[in-house]
Amino acid sequence: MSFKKRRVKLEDIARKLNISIATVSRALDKNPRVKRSTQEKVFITAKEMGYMPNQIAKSLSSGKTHIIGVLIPRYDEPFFIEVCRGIDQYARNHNYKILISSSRNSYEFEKENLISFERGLVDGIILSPTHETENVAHLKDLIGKGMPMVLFDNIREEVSGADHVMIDDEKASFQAVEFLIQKGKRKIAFIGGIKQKKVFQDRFKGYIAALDRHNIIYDERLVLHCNSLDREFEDKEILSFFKNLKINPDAVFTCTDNYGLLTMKTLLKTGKKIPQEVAVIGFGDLGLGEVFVPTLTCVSQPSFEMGQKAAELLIKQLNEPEDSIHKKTIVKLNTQLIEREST
Amino acid sequence: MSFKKRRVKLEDIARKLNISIATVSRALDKNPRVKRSTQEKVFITAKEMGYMPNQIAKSLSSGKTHIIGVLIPRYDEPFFIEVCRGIDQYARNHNYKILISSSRNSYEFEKENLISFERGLVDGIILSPTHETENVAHLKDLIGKGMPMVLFDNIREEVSGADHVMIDDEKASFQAVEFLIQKGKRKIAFIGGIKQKKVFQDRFKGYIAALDRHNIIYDERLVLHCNSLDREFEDKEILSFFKNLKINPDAVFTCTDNYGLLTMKTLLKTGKKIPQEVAVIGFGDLGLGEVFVPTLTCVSQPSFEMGQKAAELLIKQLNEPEDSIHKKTIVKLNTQLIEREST
DNA sequence: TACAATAATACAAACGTTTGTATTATTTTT
DNA sequence: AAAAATAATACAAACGTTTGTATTATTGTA
Repeated sequence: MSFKKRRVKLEDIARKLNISIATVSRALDKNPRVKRSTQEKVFITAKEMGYMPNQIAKSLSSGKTHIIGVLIPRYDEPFFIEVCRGIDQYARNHNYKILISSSRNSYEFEKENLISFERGLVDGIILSPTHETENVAHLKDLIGKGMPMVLFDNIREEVSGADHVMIDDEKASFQAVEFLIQKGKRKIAFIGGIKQKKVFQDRFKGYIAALDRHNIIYDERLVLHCNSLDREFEDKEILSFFKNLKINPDAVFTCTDNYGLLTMKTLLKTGKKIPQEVAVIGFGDLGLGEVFVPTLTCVSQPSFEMGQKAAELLIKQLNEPEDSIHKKTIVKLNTQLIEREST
Repeated sequence: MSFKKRRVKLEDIARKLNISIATVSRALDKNPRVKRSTQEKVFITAKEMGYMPNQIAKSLSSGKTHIIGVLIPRYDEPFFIEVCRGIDQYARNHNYKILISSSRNSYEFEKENLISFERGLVDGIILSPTHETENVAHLKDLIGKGMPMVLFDNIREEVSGADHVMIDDEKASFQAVEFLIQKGKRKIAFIGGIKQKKVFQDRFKGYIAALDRHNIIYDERLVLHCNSLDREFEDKEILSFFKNLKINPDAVFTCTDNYGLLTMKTLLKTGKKIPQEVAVIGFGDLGLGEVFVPTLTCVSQPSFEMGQKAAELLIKQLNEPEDSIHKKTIVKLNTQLIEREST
């Protein structure tokens, strides 16, 4: 039943119409070099015969695949999916497809994936480095070979030749913490993520800066840097942090929405009233916060827009003439504090 | 700075070593036809010169891209992402990449995407039909042209020539509802999704069947089929359903975890005790249910495994000799009821 | 040492396009 | 009506591999 039918190719159309392959090719491109009437004949015959251009052959010939490689640290993080949606939307509208790979939080896998991208399947790369990625030599190397690249999210170090899309994590967290302070909170706990991640470092800096600015003494005991890469363990880490906490915080600033929810959950279990006794702020804003009771106030990160912007910058690079000198752009998108019931 | 450097190709290696391209190609393949010492020379030189095989050329020559096309109705549905993760894992381990596209819940976009897949970029397709997809002619057509295909999730109609991966939605929902009945519940509400989706139809059937079996009279007023395709509106639909509900249900069976959470949220707001006054069961089990207070009992759908299985079946098809008759397989994976605090 | 058998390599076509240049057909000009 | 200009098309190389067949080099055998 399923004999793979030989695909119709330009040659078949050419033979049928008794013209050359080149003319068929140009006719389908509506190239004015071919007579109007010939173009029409070709179109009709192509349709009749069910012609489908061979993308691979086109790519080999043109040197362009019209595929954007996207490399994210993990799939099961709504933030990355949202960014991918943004990339996809922009890319689709500009006739590109996206090929997503996950580096599974591993520097080795990141390199491995890049090597596979280097085999010519993608025209350019959008990448969020893993927390393990301390050295960006592999990125610079690839860029040096002429691979267009845009980085987003967890950028530890500027990579010359690549565009960057980010938010001002420090400022966003500063604002969130200051907001709590203005609400009269003084004992503000901080729940961060793995210390190696630049974004978490910056959010921590913002926390410290806000305390500083308002002359609140930093209390180490109120701080937790979650080490878990796995949802399952985050749960336990946060639970045990609050269980062992000797001080009663009157607010908690958390670096992800999920931390925020887990925090609220833990606090509610110990009978705390939110927000009267403890206020909570999360970070991200991907729908999770609205489901919970009480709803979670959080820093809204423009994930979708980050994706769109990244795609825009990459495609701009792809359209630059090859010998032009690429001027690196750094885009910082704005965050927004969304007030909900938890504060 | 970013002059695109000409890539090293087989020809360059061949010239340098004064041997033929064919020999270089075979040497890199470790083909025993080439002398051991030559192989070694080639490997060393290839490495020295920084050779990277051109995937596109390989694909054109071999007719295989080693890319699997994945078409899902939407990205912002954790279920589909989880399936994609499963596909990706299996595919990666078998040296395939995946190219994900979204049909954005539209039959037209589904067809459009398939056409673009037909251009030879993918070796096979894994697809979940949209709710709009009433007619599967486009699928049959593509299969008829020799495109290997595996369907999952929302399969309205068997498509000959494609493998199918699904769960027994009717049975799963039957069991969930029966579980509620056995807990002494009698006024069980049903919150479903868009009626056009096969999975929701089946879950509704299971609900009815369970009521029937236990001689509970079906009450239409207790049933809501959500029509929203957007998260934002689901919220309002469910809220207004319960607001206008004249009867007090003692349990609610919902067709997705999100519906389950929204239901709990709504009920809690009206002062109901969960599970004492109303029990709630969701469907899916993708982490959401565990965050909420109380945690949500739900039908656990093996999403990741569905993806793995789909990939396995597709890759099996890809490895079949082209002229062999493909025997269609239908895989039904098991669901499991996960008891949590909401029942 | 000649001859076959086998090992190692080279040649060339193929995959399905695109595109620069050469050729042929048509129209315009004189 | 012939030459020139232009329009339409054909030819062939290129993109970077793979792979069947032909060729050459190296063994082993008598």
